[in-house]
Amino acid sequence: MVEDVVRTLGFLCLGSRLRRIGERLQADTQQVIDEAGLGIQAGQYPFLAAIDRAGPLTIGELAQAVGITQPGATRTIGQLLELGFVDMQPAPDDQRRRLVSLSDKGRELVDHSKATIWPRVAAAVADLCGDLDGPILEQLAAIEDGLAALPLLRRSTVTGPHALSAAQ
Amino acid sequence: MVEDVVRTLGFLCLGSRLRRIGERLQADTQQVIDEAGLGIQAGQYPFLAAIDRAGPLTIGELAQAVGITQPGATRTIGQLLELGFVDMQPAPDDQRRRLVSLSDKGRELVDHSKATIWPRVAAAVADLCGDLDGPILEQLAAIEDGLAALPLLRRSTVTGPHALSAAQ
DNA sequence: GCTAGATATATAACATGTTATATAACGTTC
DNA sequence: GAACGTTATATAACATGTTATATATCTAGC
Repeated sequence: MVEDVVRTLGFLCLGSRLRRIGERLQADTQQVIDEAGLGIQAGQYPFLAAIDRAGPLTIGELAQAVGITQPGATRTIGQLLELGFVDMQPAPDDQRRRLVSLSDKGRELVDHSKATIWPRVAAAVADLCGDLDGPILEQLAAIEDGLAALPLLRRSTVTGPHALSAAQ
Repeated sequence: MVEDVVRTLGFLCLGSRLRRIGERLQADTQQVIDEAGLGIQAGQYPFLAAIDRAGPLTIGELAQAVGITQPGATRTIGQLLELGFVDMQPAPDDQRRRLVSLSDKGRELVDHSKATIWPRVAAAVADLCGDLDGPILEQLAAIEDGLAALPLLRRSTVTGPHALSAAQ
Protein backbone atom coordinates (compact mmCIF):
# COMPACT_ATOMS: atom_id res chain seq x y z
CA MET A 1 0.00 0.00 0.00
CA VAL A 2 1.38 3.38 -1.02
CA GLU A 3 1.52 6.17 1.53
CA ASP A 4 -0.85 9.07 0.88
CA VAL A 5 1.76 11.84 1.06
CA VAL A 6 -0.76 14.65 0.69
CA ARG A 7 -2.44 13.43 3.84
CA THR A 8 0.84 12.67 5.62
CA LEU A 9 2.37 16.08 4.93
CA GLY A 10 -0.56 17.87 6.51
CA PHE A 11 -0.31 21.67 6.38
CA LEU A 12 2.36 21.61 3.67
CA CYS A 13 -0.07 20.08 1.19
CA LEU A 14 -3.31 21.54 2.48
CA GLY A 15 -4.01 23.31 -0.81
CA SER A 16 -3.67 20.14 -2.89
CA ARG A 17 -5.69 18.24 -0.36
CA LEU A 18 -8.60 20.67 -0.31
CA ARG A 19 -8.71 20.66 -4.09
CA ARG A 20 -8.66 16.88 -4.12
CA ILE A 21 -11.48 16.56 -1.62
CA GLY A 22 -13.41 19.27 -3.45
CA GLU A 23 -13.12 17.42 -6.74
CA ARG A 24 -14.26 14.16 -5.19
CA LEU A 25 -17.22 15.85 -3.54
CA GLN A 26 -18.14 17.52 -6.81
CA ALA A 27 -17.88 14.18 -8.60
CA ASP A 28 -20.11 12.55 -5.99
CA THR A 29 -22.57 15.45 -6.20
CA GLN A 30 -22.56 15.01 -9.98
CA GLN A 31 -23.62 11.39 -9.54
CA VAL A 32 -26.64 12.45 -7.51
CA ILE A 33 -27.52 15.03 -10.18
CA ASP A 34 -27.04 12.53 -13.01
CA GLU A 35 -29.23 9.97 -11.25
CA ALA A 36 -31.98 12.57 -11.21
CA GLY A 37 -31.46 13.09 -14.94
CA LEU A 38 -31.26 16.89 -14.73
CA GLY A 39 -28.65 17.46 -17.46
CA ILE A 40 -26.60 19.97 -15.53
CA GLN A 41 -23.08 20.10 -14.12
CA ALA A 42 -22.56 20.44 -10.39
CA GLY A 43 -20.36 23.48 -11.03
CA GLN A 44 -23.19 25.25 -12.84
CA TYR A 45 -25.60 25.15 -9.93
CA PRO A 46 -24.05 28.01 -7.91
CA PHE A 47 -24.62 30.34 -10.88
CA LEU A 48 -28.31 29.48 -11.01
CA ALA A 49 -28.55 29.78 -7.24
CA ALA A 50 -26.97 33.23 -7.31
CA ILE A 51 -29.47 34.50 -9.90
CA ASP A 52 -32.32 32.83 -8.09
CA ARG A 53 -31.42 34.66 -4.90
CA ALA A 54 -30.43 38.08 -6.23
CA GLY A 55 -32.27 38.46 -9.51
CA PRO A 56 -30.46 39.31 -12.76
CA LEU A 57 -26.68 39.66 -12.32
CA THR A 58 -23.81 40.74 -14.57
CA ILE A 59 -20.97 38.44 -15.57
CA GLY A 60 -18.67 40.18 -13.16
CA GLU A 61 -21.13 39.91 -10.31
CA LEU A 62 -21.63 36.20 -11.04
CA ALA A 63 -17.87 35.68 -10.99
CA GLN A 64 -17.77 37.32 -7.58
CA ALA A 65 -20.81 35.44 -6.31
CA VAL A 66 -19.29 32.08 -7.24
CA GLY A 67 -15.70 33.00 -6.41
CA ILE A 68 -13.91 32.43 -9.73
CA THR A 69 -12.39 34.76 -12.32
CA GLN A 70 -14.43 36.61 -14.93
CA PRO A 71 -13.37 34.48 -17.95
CA GLY A 72 -14.43 31.38 -16.03
CA ALA A 73 -17.82 32.90 -15.35
CA THR A 74 -18.15 33.91 -19.02
CA ARG A 75 -17.57 30.35 -20.13
CA THR A 76 -20.04 28.77 -17.70
CA ILE A 77 -22.75 31.33 -18.47
CA GLY A 78 -22.19 30.55 -22.16
CA GLN A 79 -22.89 26.90 -21.40
CA LEU A 80 -26.03 27.73 -19.42
CA LEU A 81 -27.16 29.90 -22.37
CA GLU A 82 -26.71 26.98 -24.75
CA LEU A 83 -28.61 24.72 -22.39
CA GLY A 84 -31.39 27.29 -22.31
CA PHE A 85 -31.38 27.78 -18.55
CA VAL A 86 -30.55 31.49 -18.64
CA ASP A 87 -31.20 34.54 -20.80
CA MET A 88 -28.85 37.43 -21.32
CA GLN A 89 -29.39 41.00 -22.42
CA PRO A 90 -27.27 44.16 -22.30
CA ALA A 91 -27.87 46.40 -19.31
CA PRO A 92 -30.10 49.32 -20.41
CA ASP A 93 -27.79 51.92 -18.87
CA ASP A 94 -24.38 50.48 -19.76
CA GLN A 95 -23.80 48.40 -22.86
CA ARG A 96 -20.57 47.00 -21.50
CA ARG A 97 -22.53 45.02 -18.95
CA ARG A 98 -24.75 42.04 -19.69
CA LEU A 99 -27.52 40.98 -17.35
CA VAL A 100 -28.05 37.28 -16.88
CA SER A 101 -31.44 36.06 -15.73
CA LEU A 102 -33.19 32.72 -15.40
CA SER A 103 -35.21 31.62 -18.42
CA ASP A 104 -38.55 29.86 -17.90
CA LYS A 105 -36.72 26.57 -18.25
CA GLY A 106 -34.11 27.69 -15.75
CA ARG A 107 -36.76 28.85 -13.33
CA GLU A 108 -38.39 25.43 -13.59
CA LEU A 109 -35.09 23.65 -12.99
CA VAL A 110 -34.26 25.77 -9.96
CA ASP A 111 -37.72 25.36 -8.42
CA HIS A 112 -37.56 21.61 -8.98
CA SER A 113 -33.99 21.40 -7.63
CA LYS A 114 -34.89 23.35 -4.50
CA ALA A 115 -37.66 20.88 -3.84
CA THR A 116 -35.67 17.71 -4.57
CA ILE A 117 -31.96 17.58 -5.38
CA TRP A 118 -30.64 20.45 -3.34
CA PRO A 119 -32.04 19.18 -0.05
CA ARG A 120 -30.86 15.68 -0.93
CA VAL A 121 -27.29 16.78 -1.66
CA ALA A 122 -27.17 19.12 1.34
CA ALA A 123 -28.42 16.36 3.64
CA ALA A 124 -25.94 13.82 2.28
CA VAL A 125 -23.03 16.21 2.74
CA ALA A 126 -24.29 17.18 6.20
CA ASP A 127 -24.42 13.46 7.00
CA LEU A 128 -20.83 13.04 5.75
CA CYS A 129 -19.74 15.91 7.98
CA GLY A 130 -21.97 14.90 10.87
CA ASP A 131 -19.31 13.35 13.09
CA LEU A 132 -16.64 15.97 12.55
CA ASP A 133 -14.93 17.38 15.59
CA GLY A 134 -15.79 20.99 14.81
CA PRO A 135 -17.98 23.25 12.66
CA ILE A 136 -16.38 22.69 9.25
CA LEU A 137 -18.30 25.46 7.44
CA GLU A 138 -17.25 28.13 9.93
CA GLN A 139 -13.70 26.85 9.86
CA LEU A 140 -13.59 27.15 6.07
CA ALA A 141 -14.98 30.67 6.35
CA ALA A 142 -12.21 31.50 8.81
CA ILE A 143 -9.59 30.13 6.41
CA GLU A 144 -10.98 32.14 3.49
CA ASP A 145 -11.18 35.28 5.58
CA GLY A 146 -7.73 34.66 6.99
CA LEU A 147 -6.20 34.25 3.52
CA ALA A 148 -7.94 37.40 2.30
CA ALA A 149 -6.70 39.33 5.29
CA LEU A 150 -3.10 38.12 5.19
CA PRO A 151 -1.78 36.02 2.30
CA LEU A 152 0.67 33.18 3.02
CA LEU A 153 3.59 35.18 1.67
CA ARG A 154 3.18 37.63 4.51
CA ARG A 155 2.78 34.98 7.13
CA SER A 156 5.97 33.70 8.56
CA THR A 157 6.35 32.33 12.01
CA VAL A 158 9.56 30.44 11.29
CA THR A 159 12.21 31.55 13.74
CA GLY A 160 15.82 31.95 12.71
CA PRO A 161 17.41 33.25 9.52
CA HIS A 162 15.24 33.03 6.43
CA ALA A 163 16.90 31.21 3.55
CA LEU A 164 15.39 33.37 0.85
CA SER A 165 18.34 33.15 -1.53
CA ALA A 166 17.56 31.18 -4.65
CA ALA A 167 18.48 27.51 -4.75
CA GLN A 168 21.42 26.76 -7.08
CA MET B 1 -21.45 43.89 -2.64
CA VAL B 2 -22.45 40.59 -4.19
CA GLU B 3 -23.43 37.70 -1.95
CA ASP B 4 -20.96 34.80 -1.91
CA VAL B 5 -23.46 32.06 -2.70
CA VAL B 6 -20.95 29.24 -2.34
CA ARG B 7 -20.39 30.33 1.24
CA THR B 8 -24.06 31.03 1.88
CA LEU B 9 -25.27 27.67 0.57
CA GLY B 10 -22.98 25.77 2.94
CA PHE B 11 -23.16 21.99 2.56
CA LEU B 12 -24.81 22.19 -0.87
CA CYS B 13 -21.70 23.82 -2.36
CA LEU B 14 -19.05 22.27 -0.15
CA GLY B 15 -17.31 20.64 -3.11
CA SER B 16 -16.98 23.90 -5.05
CA ARG B 17 -15.90 25.67 -1.90
CA LEU B 18 -13.15 23.22 -1.02
CA ARG B 19 -11.81 23.40 -4.56
CA ARG B 20 -11.89 27.17 -4.45
CA ILE B 21 -10.03 27.38 -1.16
CA GLY B 22 -7.59 24.73 -2.36
CA GLU B 23 -6.81 26.72 -5.51
CA ARG B 24 -6.26 29.90 -3.51
CA LEU B 25 -3.98 28.12 -1.05
CA GLN B 26 -2.03 26.58 -3.92
CA ALA B 27 -1.72 29.99 -5.56
CA ASP B 28 -0.48 31.49 -2.30
CA THR B 29 1.94 28.61 -1.81
CA GLN B 30 3.15 29.19 -5.37
CA GLN B 31 3.98 32.79 -4.45
CA VAL B 32 6.18 31.62 -1.60
CA ILE B 33 7.92 29.15 -3.93
CA ASP B 34 8.37 31.79 -6.66
CA GLU B 35 9.85 34.25 -4.19
CA ALA B 36 12.45 31.64 -3.34
CA GLY B 37 13.18 31.25 -7.06
CA LEU B 38 12.94 27.47 -7.09
CA GLY B 39 11.38 27.02 -10.53
CA ILE B 40 8.83 24.44 -9.49
CA GLN B 41 5.05 24.27 -9.33
CA ALA B 42 3.34 23.79 -5.99
CA GLY B 43 1.49 20.79 -7.43
CA GLN B 44 4.77 19.07 -8.29
CA TYR B 45 6.11 19.02 -4.75
CA PRO B 46 4.01 16.10 -3.48
CA PHE B 47 5.53 13.91 -6.20
CA LEU B 48 9.05 14.72 -5.08
CA ALA B 49 8.05 14.27 -1.45
CA ALA B 50 6.61 10.84 -2.18
CA ILE B 51 9.82 9.66 -3.86
CA ASP B 52 11.93 11.22 -1.13
CA ARG B 53 10.04 9.26 1.49
CA ALA B 54 9.54 5.91 -0.22
CA GLY B 55 12.38 5.65 -2.74
CA PRO B 56 11.74 4.96 -6.44
CA LEU B 57 8.04 4.61 -7.28
CA THR B 58 6.08 3.64 -10.39
CA ILE B 59 3.69 6.00 -12.18
CA GLY B 60 0.74 4.14 -10.72
CA GLU B 61 2.14 4.30 -7.21
CA LEU B 62 2.82 8.03 -7.58
CA ALA B 63 -0.75 8.58 -8.74
CA GLN B 64 -1.97 6.79 -5.61
CA ALA B 65 0.47 8.61 -3.33
CA VAL B 66 -0.68 12.03 -4.58
CA GLY B 67 -4.33 11.08 -5.00
CA ILE B 68 -4.93 11.77 -8.71
CA THR B 69 -5.52 9.55 -11.74
CA GLN B 70 -2.71 7.82 -13.61
CA PRO B 71 -2.74 10.09 -16.73
CA GLY B 72 -2.41 13.11 -14.47
CA ALA B 73 0.59 11.55 -12.76
CA THR B 74 2.11 10.69 -16.15
CA ARG B 75 1.90 14.30 -17.23
CA THR B 76 3.41 15.76 -14.07
CA ILE B 77 6.23 13.23 -14.03
CA GLY B 78 6.91 14.17 -17.65
CA GLN B 79 7.31 17.77 -16.55
CA LEU B 80 9.63 16.83 -13.69
CA LEU B 81 11.69 14.80 -16.18
CA GLU B 82 12.00 17.82 -18.47
CA LEU B 83 13.02 19.98 -15.51
CA GLY B 84 15.64 17.38 -14.63
CA PHE B 85 14.41 16.73 -11.11
CA VAL B 86 13.67 13.03 -11.63
CA ASP B 87 15.02 10.07 -13.58
CA MET B 88 13.00 7.21 -14.96
CA GLN B 89 13.91 3.67 -15.99
CA PRO B 90 11.89 0.53 -16.70
CA ALA B 91 11.50 -1.83 -13.78
CA PRO B 92 14.00 -4.72 -14.20
CA ASP B 93 11.33 -7.34 -13.60
CA ASP B 94 8.37 -5.87 -15.49
CA GLN B 95 8.81 -3.71 -18.57
CA ARG B 96 5.32 -2.31 -18.27
CA ARG B 97 6.30 -0.45 -15.14
CA ARG B 98 8.65 2.54 -14.98
CA LEU B 99 10.48 3.50 -11.81
CA VAL B 100 10.79 7.19 -11.04
CA SER B 101 13.60 8.34 -8.80
CA LEU B 102 15.13 11.65 -7.76
CA SER B 103 18.00 12.88 -9.89
CA ASP B 104 20.97 14.61 -8.24
CA LYS B 105 19.32 17.91 -9.03
CA GLY B 106 16.05 16.69 -7.58
CA ARG B 107 17.78 15.41 -4.45
CA GLU B 108 19.38 18.83 -4.04
CA LEU B 109 16.04 20.61 -4.48
CA VAL B 110 14.29 18.35 -1.98
CA ASP B 111 17.06 18.69 0.62
CA HIS B 112 17.04 22.47 0.20
CA SER B 113 13.24 22.64 0.32
CA LYS B 114 13.06 20.55 3.48
CA ALA B 115 15.48 22.98 5.12
CA THR B 116 13.79 26.18 3.91
CA ILE B 117 10.56 26.36 1.92
CA TRP B 118 8.65 23.44 3.30
CA PRO B 119 8.91 24.56 6.94
CA ARG B 120 8.06 28.08 5.86
CA VAL B 121 4.93 27.05 3.97
CA ALA B 122 3.86 24.58 6.65
CA ALA B 123 4.28 27.23 9.36
CA ALA B 124 2.36 29.84 7.37
CA VAL B 125 -0.54 27.46 6.76
CA ALA B 126 -0.46 26.34 10.39
CA ASP B 127 -0.62 30.00 11.35
CA LEU B 128 -3.61 30.50 9.02
CA CYS B 129 -5.36 27.55 10.65
CA GLY B 130 -4.20 28.42 14.15
CA ASP B 131 -7.45 29.89 15.43
CA LEU B 132 -9.77 27.32 13.94
CA ASP B 133 -12.39 25.79 16.18
CA GLY B 134 -11.29 22.21 15.57
CA PRO B 135 -8.49 20.03 14.16
CA ILE B 136 -8.90 20.74 10.44
CA LEU B 137 -6.47 18.03 9.25
CA GLU B 138 -8.25 15.29 11.15
CA GLN B 139 -11.60 16.59 9.98
CA LEU B 140 -10.47 16.45 6.35
CA ALA B 141 -9.22 12.91 6.93
CA ALA B 142 -12.63 12.00 8.31
CA ILE B 143 -14.34 13.50 5.25
CA GLU B 144 -12.05 11.60 2.85
CA ASP B 145 -12.52 8.36 4.76
CA GLY B 146 -16.26 8.96 4.99
CA LEU B 147 -16.56 9.52 1.23
CA ALA B 148 -14.50 6.42 0.51
CA ALA B 149 -16.64 4.36 2.86
CA LEU B 150 -20.03 5.60 1.64
CA PRO B 151 -20.35 7.86 -1.45
CA LEU B 152 -22.91 10.65 -1.42
CA LEU B 153 -25.22 8.73 -3.74
CA ARG B 154 -25.74 6.17 -1.02
CA ARG B 155 -26.23 8.72 1.70
CA SER B 156 -29.72 9.94 2.06
CA THR B 157 -31.22 11.18 5.24
CA VAL B 158 -34.03 13.11 3.58
CA THR B 159 -37.32 11.92 4.93
CA GLY B 160 -40.36 11.56 2.71
CA PRO B 161 -40.79 10.37 -0.87
CA HIS B 162 -37.72 10.74 -3.07
CA ALA B 163 -38.36 12.67 -6.25
CA LEU B 164 -36.05 10.61 -8.41
CA SER B 165 -38.06 10.97 -11.59
CA ALA B 166 -36.30 13.07 -14.19
CA ALA B 167 -37.17 16.78 -14.36
CA GLN B 168 -39.21 17.71 -17.44
C1' DG C 1 3.56 -23.01 -26.43
C1' DC C 2 -0.33 -20.18 -27.44
C1' DT C 3 -4.13 -17.31 -26.38
C1' DA C 4 -6.92 -14.35 -23.78
C1' DG C 5 -7.52 -11.50 -19.95
C1' DA C 6 -5.29 -8.40 -16.86
C1' DT C 7 -2.07 -4.76 -15.85
C1' DA C 8 0.80 -0.48 -16.60
C1' DT C 9 1.54 3.47 -19.04
C1' DA C 10 0.97 6.90 -22.94
C1' DT C 11 -1.95 9.66 -25.56
C1' DA C 12 -6.20 11.95 -27.00
C1' DA C 13 -9.94 14.51 -25.84
C1' DC C 14 -12.60 17.00 -22.62
C1' DA C 15 -13.68 20.08 -18.42
C1' DT C 16 -12.73 23.94 -15.81
C1' DG C 17 -9.85 26.76 -13.43
C1' DT C 18 -6.21 30.50 -14.43
C1' DT C 19 -3.50 34.67 -16.72
C1' DA C 20 -2.91 37.63 -20.66
C1' DT C 21 -4.78 40.31 -24.08
C1' DA C 22 -8.17 42.36 -27.24
C1' DT C 23 -12.32 44.94 -27.96
C1' DA C 24 -16.20 47.81 -26.76
C1' DA C 25 -18.24 51.18 -23.90
C1' DC C 26 -18.25 54.74 -20.36
C1' DG C 27 -16.85 58.76 -17.78
C1' DT C 28 -13.74 62.32 -16.48
C1' DT C 29 -10.72 65.90 -17.57
C1' DC C 30 -8.98 69.37 -20.46
C1' DG D 1 -16.03 67.67 -28.18
C1' DA D 2 -11.95 64.88 -27.91
C1' DA D 3 -8.75 62.08 -25.65
C1' DC D 4 -7.34 59.13 -22.17
C1' DG D 5 -7.96 56.10 -18.37
C1' DT D 6 -11.09 52.85 -16.50
C1' DT D 7 -14.41 49.20 -16.65
C1' DA D 8 -16.81 45.02 -18.54
C1' DT D 9 -16.66 41.16 -21.23
C1' DA D 10 -14.83 37.93 -24.88
C1' DT D 11 -11.21 35.25 -26.54
C1' DA D 12 -6.72 32.96 -26.60
C1' DA D 13 -3.56 30.34 -24.38
C1' DC D 14 -2.10 27.70 -20.58
C1' DA D 15 -2.43 24.45 -16.42
C1' DT D 16 -4.16 20.47 -14.45
C1' DG D 17 -7.63 17.58 -13.28
C1' DT D 18 -10.71 13.91 -15.59
C1' DT D 19 -12.48 9.84 -18.82
C1' DA D 20 -11.69 7.06 -22.85
C1' DT D 21 -8.77 4.54 -25.59
C1' DA D 22 -4.49 2.60 -27.54
C1' DT D 23 -0.27 0.04 -26.99
C1' DA D 24 2.97 -2.90 -24.67
C1' DT D 25 3.82 -6.41 -21.39
C1' DC D 26 2.79 -10.12 -18.22
C1' DT D 27 0.51 -14.22 -16.48
C1' DA D 28 -2.62 -17.95 -16.08
C1' DG D 29 -5.09 -21.46 -18.15
C1' DC D 30 -5.72 -24.74 -21.67
